[in-house]
Amino acid sequence: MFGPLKQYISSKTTLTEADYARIEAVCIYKKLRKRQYLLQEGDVWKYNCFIVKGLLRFYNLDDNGKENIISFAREDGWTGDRASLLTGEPSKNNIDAIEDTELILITKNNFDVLCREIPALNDLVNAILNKSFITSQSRIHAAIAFTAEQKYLDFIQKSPDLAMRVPQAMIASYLGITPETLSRVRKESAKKH
Amino acid sequence: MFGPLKQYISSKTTLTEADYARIEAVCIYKKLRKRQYLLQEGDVWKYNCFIVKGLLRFYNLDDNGKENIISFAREDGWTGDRASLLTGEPSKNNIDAIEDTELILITKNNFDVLCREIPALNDLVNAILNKSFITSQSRIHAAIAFTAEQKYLDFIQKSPDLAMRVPQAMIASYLGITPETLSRVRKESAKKH
DNA sequence: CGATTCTTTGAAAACAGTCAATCTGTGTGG
DNA sequence: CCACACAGATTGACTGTTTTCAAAGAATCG
Repeated sequence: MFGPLKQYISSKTTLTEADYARIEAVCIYKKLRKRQYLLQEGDVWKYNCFIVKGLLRFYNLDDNGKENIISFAREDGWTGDRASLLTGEPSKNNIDAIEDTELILITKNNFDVLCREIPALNDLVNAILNKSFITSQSRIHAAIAFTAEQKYLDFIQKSPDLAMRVPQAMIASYLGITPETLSRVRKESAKKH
Repeated sequence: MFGPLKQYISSKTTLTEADYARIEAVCIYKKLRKRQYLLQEGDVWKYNCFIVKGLLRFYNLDDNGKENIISFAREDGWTGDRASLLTGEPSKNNIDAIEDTELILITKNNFDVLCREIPALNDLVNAILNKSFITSQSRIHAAIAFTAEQKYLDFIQKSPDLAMRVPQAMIASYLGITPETLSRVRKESAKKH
């Protein structure tokens, strides 16, 4: 089960076998069935989470019960609630599995120790965070500048794989439009090609 | 001129005087007049930028020349184009001064060396990046989940200082609505209180 | 299959955008 | 110091997009 994470890390940096052993020693394996929660509003999030296989969504619920999907995460990606992790406060968000999912959890404490012991791992984590930030800036741009159709076209261009795997209603939520609007937008843009 | 940065750092972590001297040695001071560019589309961004005094906006232009403001940055904050910094590609964004501004630039290369020499500085930078990411997630949430009025109320609640200093048309751009809509929203919400 | 969930469609209403005109405040040059 | 110009903000009428609500049509899963 550690294989995929090892492979992921080795594709980004070079560690010794001893380093890998240290990491493997603190890994917690977990399987989620479709629809199962990884994090529920009110829980405190304490992990770094690597996805071996599957697909998750990170979202919150507003007062009317509407789901607002902030991000998706799939195999070779990471997820978690950084706000709750940082502050130790209960999370205002939810994470659940869109598909059956396998993941590796490492507690914050263990992870911090690893990062101190293995500088290359620390650098890798910072690079990932940096990229996540850049991605989220581009998402902000799309959200404030694009029409419904532009948002959808931008999404399928940037994430064609997700466009295939994620139910439409969830894509709509991610884009900040209603499922009905997304359905109509798809119909229109199909007509054009 | 180094004072404000030193004070900022010392409020977040503890460094030796030698560390501060090392940092000061690579600082580049710069003043911008209102409306002056710090970064223009097409330039490659190579710095970390600390704002001593003033206010800047980070934005891009779409095909119709419409400005989309991704973020503001004020004294004791940081700005720059992380995408261009990471890839070395020309920036697709602009940064300019909303008020007369004083700032400190440190080139990426110098900054990377400092971070390697001063672990506490490296940790500080990661903490800042982490917080920026959390902030941008909350901005995504507002952008996809809120109405024009909710966006405005959320903004004045989270950034009352910016609400005072930033021209309304720029706030509108930041919120992803038109200046006219913002004006009407303000009128309505004034009526309610 | 049958039940449930997801998607599509239609019609009406709400919301935000556009365009043009007016108003306000600020700063500048005569 | 005044008059004027200019940029920013407001207002009104209109248009267009997106949402809402309700219903019907696919698709999926046990």
